[in-house]
Amino acid sequence: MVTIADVAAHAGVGAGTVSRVLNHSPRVSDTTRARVLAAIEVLDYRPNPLARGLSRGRCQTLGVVVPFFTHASAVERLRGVVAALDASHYDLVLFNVESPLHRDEHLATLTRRDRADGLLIMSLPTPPASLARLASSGVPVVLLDTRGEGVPAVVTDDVEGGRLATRHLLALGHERVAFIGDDPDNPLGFTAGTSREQGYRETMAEAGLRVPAGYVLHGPHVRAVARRLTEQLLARRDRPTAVFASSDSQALGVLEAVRAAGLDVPGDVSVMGFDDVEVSGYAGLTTVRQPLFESGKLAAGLLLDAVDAEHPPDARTHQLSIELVERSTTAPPPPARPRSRTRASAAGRTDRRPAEQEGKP
Amino acid sequence: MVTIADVAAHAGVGAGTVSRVLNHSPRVSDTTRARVLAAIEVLDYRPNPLARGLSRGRCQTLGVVVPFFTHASAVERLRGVVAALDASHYDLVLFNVESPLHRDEHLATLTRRDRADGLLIMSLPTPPASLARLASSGVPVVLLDTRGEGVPAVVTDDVEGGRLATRHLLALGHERVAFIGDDPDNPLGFTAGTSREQGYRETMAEAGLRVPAGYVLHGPHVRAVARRLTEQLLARRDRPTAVFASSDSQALGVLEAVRAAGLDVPGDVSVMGFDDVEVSGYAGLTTVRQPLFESGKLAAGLLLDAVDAEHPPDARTHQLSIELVERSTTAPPPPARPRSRTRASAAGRTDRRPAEQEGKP
DNA sequence: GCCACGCGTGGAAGCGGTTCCATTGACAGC
DNA sequence: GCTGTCAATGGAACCGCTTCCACGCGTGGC
Repeated sequence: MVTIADVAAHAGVGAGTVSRVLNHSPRVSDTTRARVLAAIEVLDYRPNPLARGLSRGRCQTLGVVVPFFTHASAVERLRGVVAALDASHYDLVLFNVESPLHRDEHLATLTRRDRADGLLIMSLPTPPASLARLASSGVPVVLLDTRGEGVPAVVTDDVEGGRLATRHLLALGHERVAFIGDDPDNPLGFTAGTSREQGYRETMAEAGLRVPAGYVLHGPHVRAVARRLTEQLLARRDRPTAVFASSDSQALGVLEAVRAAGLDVPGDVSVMGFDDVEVSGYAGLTTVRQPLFESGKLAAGLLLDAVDAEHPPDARTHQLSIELVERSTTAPPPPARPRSRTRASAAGRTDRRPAEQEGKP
Repeated sequence: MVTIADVAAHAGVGAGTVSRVLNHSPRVSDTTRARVLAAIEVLDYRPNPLARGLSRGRCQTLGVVVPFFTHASAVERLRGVVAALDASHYDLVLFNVESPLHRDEHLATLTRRDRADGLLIMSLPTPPASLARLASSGVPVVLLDTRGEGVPAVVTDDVEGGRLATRHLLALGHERVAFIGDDPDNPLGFTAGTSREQGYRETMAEAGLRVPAGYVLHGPHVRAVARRLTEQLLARRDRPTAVFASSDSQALGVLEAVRAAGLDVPGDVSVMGFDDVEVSGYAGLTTVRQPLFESGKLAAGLLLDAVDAEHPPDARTHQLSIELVERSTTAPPPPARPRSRTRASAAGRTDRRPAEQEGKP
């Protein structure tokens, strides 16, 4: 293991000089610098990052706290982060979070520059207390897909996205629009689903449409769960003509359920997702696109700035634009239902509709 | 920043004693231990990992070298790795690799315990020279989805997988089976595609089936490319009745192309993938399942053993079982083609088959 | 010609742990 | 009662780097 002392000896200089060369200090003569660089070359010397970190009080590492398993979109965001960090000299340490315990554990140990020089917290609502501790510890933090008082963040306007999606369905003529989303009190406190639901509810209300009880269903962020929930919706007498799922993963579950029930998408039921993860293009899912990759890249860039700048970054919230991506899972609702009746006598008759299965054999 | 000296002072002991307590040395009396632990508690002391690492020559970090962007399967494997590491006290550092330069750069700096205590190299054929350097440097290495002389590895039998897939298609009655895979001389030297191709070729040969020129196409591991290549296949006079793609991503591209051409899957063309990534279940893709998550978990487990054991791990190659997952993209070939003729006079006539488009309107 | 000045440099003092070595004191064996 | 042993502990050295301080020496200004 060749150390700085070896290089110094080989070049006939002091260790301090070698260090200065390594750190591009201007206070080294050209001839000395050349000798040192030659010695480094010959000995194939590489500074020990641990020693350097100990000495300088920083460790050339950025931590990314991320619910890696929970959301498909996290991976795409992470890709953006990796892309941004590639050019930097920082290593990326991954802290996976699957439970509040997990989260608090990591956040507690990460309040120190010797663990990570900066922190990117992704999709994870962070307790204000933790955020405050981080702030006072001087470790720069950037939030991605979540917000916090006085901390820079890169976010999506989920409420607006929810509106966008719902408006699209209403514009197509749907009136019976159901929603499948995240539990508002899910363990990690993800809020995106709830915000999207809010956008949905607002838009429905604005249009003067009632959301029947049971039209909004919640469950863990998993395809299979969404599928099960959709089955409930499809079994209703006032079956929705459109389902807005709060994420693409869930929308895929909805698609499965609808098709398994022998119904046609979008002939009988329109389906909307949210995120535009890679699969969605393949599945032909109409969805609200949010720039996942770019959001990761941007957030990582902000963090790099903050870390290098030494001064606290401006705590602005950067909101990335969203857009509707219309593919092939949405269309006008099936024609001619005795809707006026349904509306008038909400819970009345037993009008079974046996012809429902015409979509596919 | 509270240091070990603060704790020692607070507990009225020497720094060495605190260190012994921290490291669970038995040579500390119970009363002293209690005092020290109390002081740690009161001061909320956390050892500086950098200092500890510098002192002990290790850093409680495992490096994962992975072509993060290139393969969808890498993410699933990474999930397995993360899961295995969750229980350990090691941090995970991600080294993304997208080019040979990238790879060599990382591999060169990682030959030291101060960078990572162990290395997991994923899907990345590693130059023997790099492997040798790593071995002599004493950093334990485990390979995942790639092999190397004298290094433990977790692999899939890709050749056998290729056979499995091809046999499945032949068993269904297909004779015109095409293959879409990776370029054998792709920049990073991925070999999985080539091995799968080998399995395909062997099986075809065993069955006495000729692989016409142009029936095997190569291109980057991307859906869009596979789609384009498939268009070539579909335009042929001797259009294949089945396409085996060397990965699910590529198979999805094949599916797109076939459907875009107005053909039915599996009515006109059967499609097989490889990997069984999460999407495939949704897409109903028949594929060869390899346990991606488990492979990551196993490899990470081996690495943890090796790192903790201090002795070089037995360099065994662990081969995980593969299995065929039959879904809805494979079926017997369309009936009644004048096949005997085709076989006999390979390049002869101009027999156009205008009835080809019967699959869908 | 002398003195400040400043550049280039060597070397020591940390950074915060671990570990080895020496010391102390209790206790057992003679 | 003295010595040998051993457990418990304090403290110094060290891990490899950065950085500060001090020093020597050339230079320019008076």
